[in-house]
Amino acid sequence: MVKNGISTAVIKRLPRYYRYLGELMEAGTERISSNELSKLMNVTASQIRQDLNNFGGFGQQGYGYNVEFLYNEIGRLLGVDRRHNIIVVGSGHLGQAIANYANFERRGFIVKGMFDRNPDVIGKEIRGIKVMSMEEIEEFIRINKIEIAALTLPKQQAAEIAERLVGFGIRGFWNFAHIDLELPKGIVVENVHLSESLMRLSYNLTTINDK
Amino acid sequence: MVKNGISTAVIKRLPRYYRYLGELMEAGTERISSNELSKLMNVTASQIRQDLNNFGGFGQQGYGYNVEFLYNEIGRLLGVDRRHNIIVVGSGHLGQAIANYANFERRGFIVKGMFDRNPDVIGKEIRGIKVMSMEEIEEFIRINKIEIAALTLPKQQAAEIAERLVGFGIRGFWNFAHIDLELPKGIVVENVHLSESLMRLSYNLTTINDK
DNA sequence: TAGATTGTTAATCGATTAACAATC
DNA sequence: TAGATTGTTAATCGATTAACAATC
Repeated sequence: MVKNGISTAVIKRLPRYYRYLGELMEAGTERISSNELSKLMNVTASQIRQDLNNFGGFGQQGYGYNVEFLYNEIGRLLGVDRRHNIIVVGSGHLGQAIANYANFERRGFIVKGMFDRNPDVIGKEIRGIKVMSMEEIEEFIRINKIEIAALTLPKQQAAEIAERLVGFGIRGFWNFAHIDLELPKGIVVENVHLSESLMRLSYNLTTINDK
Repeated sequence: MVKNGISTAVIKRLPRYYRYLGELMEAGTERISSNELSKLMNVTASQIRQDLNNFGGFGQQGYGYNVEFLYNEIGRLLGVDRRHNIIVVGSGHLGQAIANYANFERRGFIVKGMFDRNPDVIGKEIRGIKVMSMEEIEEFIRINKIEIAALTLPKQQAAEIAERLVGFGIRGFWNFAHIDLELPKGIVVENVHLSESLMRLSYNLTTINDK
């Protein structure tokens, strides 16, 4: 893999740039300077220019950045110009919420199927997406060219199932289970640990309180 | 406020320490050295000692750290020894998923009420929690001593409603809307931007691909 | 051409790691 | 007391900010 030296700090900021540029585009703004954007986003203009120049010179001296061009370039970097087929593994409330969130589709993230081990939910349909049994998962991944698995299941099951899914060809995990997945090199894991997020909020509330 | 110089990098790691210590405790481990913990968690022992010493000397030379003691101390720092009353504002699928996630309660985060502007969901009950109309929110916050609002509503509404909620006394926001809330100093915002998380996953899949 | 603003190098700041004296 | 391991200072590394020459 290239893993071309781009720091995670930069990558973390990319989606936010993308969001602001999208909004600027909707507002009809044609061009923007790093200075204007910096005021909008509450970061330094220097950081914006440094960040963008990790990927190439997207701007033009004396002019700034073309909003639509930059939006599309960042979109390409983020892979939202491609289609990503997703399965949701664990069809409880959180899994269903994700399947229901149609907005992801606009960015090319398509939930193709859902899975659960609980017979009570198997057969159910969420926004036209069927919940299937875990036995059907291997074939489904192959036939539907699934790339990403959203893991919305109890942490007790997450590790074992993730390993099996790697065997079935899944290369990206959107992990909502409260566990650090240990998977082979080359497998990408993006964690969403809601309980940790809530604790950080609580920490900040607590310390601000101790004014 | 004190905002006592503890860097956000350290605070981000606290919940993870807490999780590992909880697991060690469940496994019956009584004490652990920074070196053992570092292997478990895949960080340096140096970092663990530095992090913990931001808050005081929790260990003992020659012995290491008492697992239960450290667990409780970090828990206290994170505010999970206290009760936090929460309302969920926006009772769509994501809001319902959060209300349904009983695990938060074990950490003292209690969802007391849910709100929505859509008459179709008002009156519904999620795990015994009633969905109320937006008109009832001010009084509810006061009577139930609500501290945190989870914002699980469309971004178009989030900014305006957050501002109103600040007026009603909410000091912490768990923000799931894709927007950067601009709120007065002293108000704590913890963002969960799922679409940004998904894009980072996609970015990493894309670049690893370009091997 | 003059003005604006980038791309990029250099300086600063902060966070991580290493080292070791203190101490249980 | 000897061994282990912390707490903490010092060294290194990386990320952010500042400055400015290049260039549109």
